[in-house]
Amino acid sequence: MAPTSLRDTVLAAAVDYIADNGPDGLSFRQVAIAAGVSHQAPYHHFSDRRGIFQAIATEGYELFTTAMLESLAAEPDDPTTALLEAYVNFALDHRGHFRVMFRPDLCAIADSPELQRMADGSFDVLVDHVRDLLGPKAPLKDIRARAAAMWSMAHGLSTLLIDGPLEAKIGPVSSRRALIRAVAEQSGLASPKKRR
Amino acid sequence: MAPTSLRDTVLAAAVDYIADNGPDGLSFRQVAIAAGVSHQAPYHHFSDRRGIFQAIATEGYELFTTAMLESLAAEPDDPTTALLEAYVNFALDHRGHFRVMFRPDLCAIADSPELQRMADGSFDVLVDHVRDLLGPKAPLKDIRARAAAMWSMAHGLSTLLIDGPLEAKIGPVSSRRALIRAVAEQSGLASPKKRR
DNA sequence: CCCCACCCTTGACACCGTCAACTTCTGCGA
DNA sequence: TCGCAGAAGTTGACGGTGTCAAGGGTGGGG
Repeated sequence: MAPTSLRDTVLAAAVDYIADNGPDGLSFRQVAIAAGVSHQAPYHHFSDRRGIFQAIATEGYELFTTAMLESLAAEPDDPTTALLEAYVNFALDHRGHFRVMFRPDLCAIADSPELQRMADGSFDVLVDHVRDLLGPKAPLKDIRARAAAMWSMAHGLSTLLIDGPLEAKIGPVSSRRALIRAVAEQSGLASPKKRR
Repeated sequence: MAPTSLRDTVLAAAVDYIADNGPDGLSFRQVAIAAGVSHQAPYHHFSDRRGIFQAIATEGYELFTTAMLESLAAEPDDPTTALLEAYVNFALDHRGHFRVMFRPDLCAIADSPELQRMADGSFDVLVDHVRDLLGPKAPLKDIRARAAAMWSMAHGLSTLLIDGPLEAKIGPVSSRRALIRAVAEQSGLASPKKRR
């Protein structure tokens, strides 16, 4: 109905497929005929298979950055937990994008300057927050370690939830929000402001 | 030289390939002819492509469990950090196995009882440690959250290091050991015994 | 009217996973 | 010793996939 270009149609179909089935089975041809065009039509919009993944990742990082920024604005009391929650929520609600964004073999971030810029932007949100939290004169070493810790926690929780093993072992997660908050509490990452 | 069976040859070749190039480009036929046999020979040892991945994952979980247990025995003073380090070290030193173990779409853990059992065994090492750490009468909720936090941290750090983005953003990691310890310190996960 | 740029189609090629049938080897009971 | 069953490996074929090459049709500017 909407005057979506073939490019947008293909992209949306690919994201949907990846969210359900993972990126690996994605078939260029299948997506094309699903969009009602010949198997070669998408090649006019993407250089090759990798081009589709790069486009998805670029779109993903854009959504990702705004989601994190919004979470910081919405919950200034405990920004660390807010960021953590935004990260996991994005991963679970945009699996199609997330699954591609962190697969360098698929999207070859270094090959696309635009994609590289988008990815850097997302990461800067995290580092800026850590710098803010530890104060301007904190040693760089601590900032890097803290950023790595937060990123690892958020990324690990996201991937373990998406791929399933965490819920399989630890039992069904009734409330995503409660789990994230409990994890932030059990690790020492929750921001001190809110500590009781 | 060694009297390795075709099965072992194929498995080793596949693990090597995956460590370098990721699991997705792995070609059944290529591995076969690299082993000097016809493209159909491996089918006598693995039901299909997924069978190879299941075998790799099973082997991986076995190595993984013993690595974690050994780390606990070697460093009883700070078992949490020891476990974290063992996790990350295993991931980086056995990328071929690690990349497959946490890809349910590849190895379909639920379809292989043996694999399922191995995976459960690995996870039990973690949960037993947390139960030990928090004491026998800690609420189940806390145990679950703590285990999820530790697992997420270790898994996130591992995947971010393997896939590259962490080092790309945070600078080259001179000492893996130092990074892991700094991260454990910055989060609150390091065991209290060693806290100064 | 012609021409060209753009979007798309058709056709071909090599490679892949897998099914099926064939050959070769090996061990073992009669 | 013979015979044979089963495992191990080979060859051939089929449909599906990514990608290269060439062709078609269409609309707008000279």
